[in-house]
Amino acid sequence: MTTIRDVAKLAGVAPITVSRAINNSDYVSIGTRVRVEKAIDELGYIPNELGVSLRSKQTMTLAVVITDITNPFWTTVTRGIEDVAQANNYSTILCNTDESEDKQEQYLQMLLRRRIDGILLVPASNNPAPIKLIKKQNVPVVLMDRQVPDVDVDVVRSDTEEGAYLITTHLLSLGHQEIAMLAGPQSVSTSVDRVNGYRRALRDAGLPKSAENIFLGEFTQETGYTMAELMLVKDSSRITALVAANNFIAIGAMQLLSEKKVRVPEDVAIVTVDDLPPALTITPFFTVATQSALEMGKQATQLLLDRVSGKTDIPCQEIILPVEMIIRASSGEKLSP
Amino acid sequence: MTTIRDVAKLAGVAPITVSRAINNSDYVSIGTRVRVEKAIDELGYIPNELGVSLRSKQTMTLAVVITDITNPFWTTVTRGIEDVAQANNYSTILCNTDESEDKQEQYLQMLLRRRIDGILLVPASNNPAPIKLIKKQNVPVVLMDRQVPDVDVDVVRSDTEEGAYLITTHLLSLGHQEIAMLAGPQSVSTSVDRVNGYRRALRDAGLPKSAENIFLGEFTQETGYTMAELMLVKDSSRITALVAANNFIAIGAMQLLSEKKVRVPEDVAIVTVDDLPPALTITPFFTVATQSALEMGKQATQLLLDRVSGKTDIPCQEIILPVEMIIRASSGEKLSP
DNA sequence: GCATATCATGTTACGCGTACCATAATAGCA
DNA sequence: TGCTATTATGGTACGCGTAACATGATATGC
Repeated sequence: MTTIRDVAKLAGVAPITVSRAINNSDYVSIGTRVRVEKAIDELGYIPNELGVSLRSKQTMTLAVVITDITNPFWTTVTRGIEDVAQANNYSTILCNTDESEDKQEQYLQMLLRRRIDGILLVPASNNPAPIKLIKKQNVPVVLMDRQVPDVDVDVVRSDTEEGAYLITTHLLSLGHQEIAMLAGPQSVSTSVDRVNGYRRALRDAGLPKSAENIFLGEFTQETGYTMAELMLVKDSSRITALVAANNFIAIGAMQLLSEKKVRVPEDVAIVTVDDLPPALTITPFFTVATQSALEMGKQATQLLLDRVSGKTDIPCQEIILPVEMIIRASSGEKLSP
Repeated sequence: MTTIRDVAKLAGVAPITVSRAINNSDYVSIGTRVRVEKAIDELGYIPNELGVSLRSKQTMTLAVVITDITNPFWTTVTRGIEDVAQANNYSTILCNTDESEDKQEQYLQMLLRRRIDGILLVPASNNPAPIKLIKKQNVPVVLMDRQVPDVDVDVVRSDTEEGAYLITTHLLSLGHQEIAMLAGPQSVSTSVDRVNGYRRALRDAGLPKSAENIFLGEFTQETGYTMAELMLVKDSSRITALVAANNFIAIGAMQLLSEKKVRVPEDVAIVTVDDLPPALTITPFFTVATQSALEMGKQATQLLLDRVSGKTDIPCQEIILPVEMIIRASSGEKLSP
């Protein structure tokens, strides 16, 4: 592999002169510049960023740590991140934790060793230790989507409690009284928030606490399926609608209902938080509370870049993005009284 | 940021001794080891990989350059890559080119500057120049999914020509005579292969060349929609089935047909290459020729790691993975004669 | 004609971890 | 007892690009 010294030798100049020619960082005569460029071409020289980073103490790289790369929601967030990062000459490293704390820990260690300039993190759990570790190393970090207790840190998230509230209220307004909630893990703040939004909606509708029907699972199609199964067994005669805590849970539940010949929305109405992107759905079907994934990625990255470029004095922020309800077929018509 | 020298000073030893204690690379007495570990803990020392990489001339990083991060097919390939890479202590950098040659060029430059150890590339076009550039830098590269002419390089791909042949033949066996092909860009080998498979099937069925109905677009839902629209305009009365070159095209076509009240499969049957993952579909509907995305990722990574670890003498390989046809509702029943 | 600004290039050293070589103490063995 | 092997630790230099400082040449200003 050729180095800047090889180029310098061939061009008959000092290495620093080559460096200046490449980076336009100082005066270089036209003649020298031409000779240097010729030498670079001839040798196929590509500068070694490792040397640059070691010296400059910055890698121009942001890390993106998400929990599920197969969920279109996260890939869209990633797009937003990439757009803003690229526009600011930063590259991104994408890491997928599969909601595993162990994997997250491993990735964070790796990222800190590589001296990435900042981290966009979707925490796999509500354990503050990993975030404290990052902060101890003075590496800027912005959480996305989920809060974590006991740590002062920037967060960009959606008003997911409100989202769950909106779609639950929508079901109530259609006349449903027995509404199940198929939730995600309770170690994740968004899941807790969505349960809370569901609860608040029931409370505001004057329903007693006993009206709550909450099932706890993961943010996956598999547990969506299982929870729907449990739901049918437990309260087959009564439940007329369900709130899914995310898109995968909704799909899993839908699969089970379809297998059991339970009609949606005639027998059981479904609403969910998180939409599916148009490229993956033939006809949008679910009534959803959508969040702008792209916007989440963009805002989080902008905030992170502010921190990276030294704005460490301003206190930690919590940016809460609005949600929007889109009413579609899955929630059905108004029930006859 | 603390360095190995800080740790050494605190532990009262030489930096190299700390290095040895960390890496277990040489003799270190128990007493010293304990003191070093205490110092590391106290200072929260995390080794700087940049120094290590600069010295060892390897970054333990593989680059993954894919063309569409929102397509589940590629995220699944990425999973396979990550599995194998991780098992071999390699990290991955994921780059998304959006099928753009420019973006690809930019990413490759960045990756080469970072001295990543190898590249898994889904080429955005059939231009051999970028691959030649990589090879000139002696960086191992394995192409995935797509071939590129005029360059000697390892490739792992599916037998996609056969896939298109199988599903087209399936349509023919159901009695269809007028079958359209909604293809991808002709600058991509898989797209060409799929058209060829379609053609071979028609030929083998004894149909004349005039029976071919080929529409060229992109691998996107948008152009799938547009091509289906063109198809209806052009041959509304005759075409009874269509072959989509990938899953997104199939979805786009399906959307158009559904809007135009054209029933699938009763009026027009649809088959496609590339399945959608179960987590994203409520009921699998499309008859497909599937390839194992996970397997593609794994095999490509294994091959790349072989090259990275010095197996450069064996000639370039082309690994062709088998495809499998899964018959579902979208292709419909046998036509009455 | 001399001081100062501008232009052009070079030397040295640094960032951080470790390969290589050197040193020294102890242990094992003939 | 003398000699080699094992254990333990350190010094120096290197990988690669560039910051900081230095030097010299030419141009500008008075």
